[in-house]
Amino acid sequence: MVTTRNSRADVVTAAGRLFAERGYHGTSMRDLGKELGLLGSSLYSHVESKQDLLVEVVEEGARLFGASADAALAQGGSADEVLVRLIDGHVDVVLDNRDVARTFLNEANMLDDSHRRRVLDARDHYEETFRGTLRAGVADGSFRDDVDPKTDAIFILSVLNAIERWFDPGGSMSVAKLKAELGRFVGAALT
Amino acid sequence: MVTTRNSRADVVTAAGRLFAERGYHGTSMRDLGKELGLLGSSLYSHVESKQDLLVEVVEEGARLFGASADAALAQGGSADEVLVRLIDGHVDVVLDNRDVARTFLNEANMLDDSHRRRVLDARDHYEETFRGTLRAGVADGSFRDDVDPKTDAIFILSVLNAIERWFDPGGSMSVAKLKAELGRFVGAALT
DNA sequence: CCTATACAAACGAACGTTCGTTTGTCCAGT
DNA sequence: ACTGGACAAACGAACGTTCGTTTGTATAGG
Repeated sequence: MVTTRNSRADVVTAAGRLFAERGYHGTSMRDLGKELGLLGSSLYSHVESKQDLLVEVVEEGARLFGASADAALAQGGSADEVLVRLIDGHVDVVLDNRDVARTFLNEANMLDDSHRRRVLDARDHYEETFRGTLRAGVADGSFRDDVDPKTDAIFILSVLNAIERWFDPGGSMSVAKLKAELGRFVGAALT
Repeated sequence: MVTTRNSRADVVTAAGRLFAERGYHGTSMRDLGKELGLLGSSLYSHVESKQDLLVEVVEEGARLFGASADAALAQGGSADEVLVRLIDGHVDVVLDNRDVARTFLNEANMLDDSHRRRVLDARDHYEETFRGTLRAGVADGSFRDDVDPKTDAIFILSVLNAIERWFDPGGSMSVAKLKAELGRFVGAALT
């Protein structure tokens, strides 16, 4: 036998893929059904609404990035060690969960107000991890004293969040090389 | 009298605003009509199709960025002078034409294949301006020799393209300050 | 100066299609 | 036997678009 029945997780995964590729409003329930070999209506055996699927995907993204930041902080070490772990962790989250990350980054403002608020709060908390690390590094002298933690956290995250838009995991640049280039660029900017 | 009749340009401008805010697929012709105090059907006095509007907005974006790069190159000067002009010009384009820039950056892949191809080519040509400037700066020693023009052009453009996502023109950071921070960050990364 | 003509802008109704979703039924696996 | 997954049909609403018509305004001819 080649086909299995689908689980709710299968539906959410496929939704992440299509939302990442075509956007939330560019994806219909019938599109999503086709992706799974189902009718659009059959998805309602697994899920309560289309919006529900977006919530699930985006919140998984928030959870993944949050967990990555927590792990980077938990290990301790100097500011630049923590920062490297934050960067590498971010890259891993994006590349290991590309569709979820893309949907998280690009489709979060298609959420209804209450869910969007929660996701933006989580995003701000994640950004604060970067800000705090930059602040610590400036305070202990490992980063230049003209580094502005608030602004530079945004700049660094801008570079990291754009990775999904151009990096090709099957291309000529390896993930290790990507991380090395990021470390060099950000390191040079801060020290 | 308070109301005037609308021109095609008015429709395109409003389309840019809604496409930037809600995305192409998140904007209906009736939404767009309401924005102008019209019925959705009335828009077809000005425009041939919805896709037509997207083409117009996105291609204006491509034109604006292209013109900015041409201007930055035309003045000549050292690599870092050119780069500063490229950065400042990019910021000006984004902030003076926010809706067009946002639509250009986020909705270009909603275009049909032929139009998308042309826009991606223009985008690549714009990026090449940055790559070339970095290459020149490495060659003449004004930038560090571990700078990778291809990768660093992407990094710099990632920072620039993200500006529309967080910068608030009415907020506490002035445009001059934004440009200064960008110059500092990128300058430190490259030298 | 008036008036007929031309034209662009907008209307309102309707087209066929697709949307998200609901319903009832059936079948396969436990 | 029960139950969860899927089907097939259908719902009302909204979609992009077309149509014939009306409105307002500018212009050219008498």
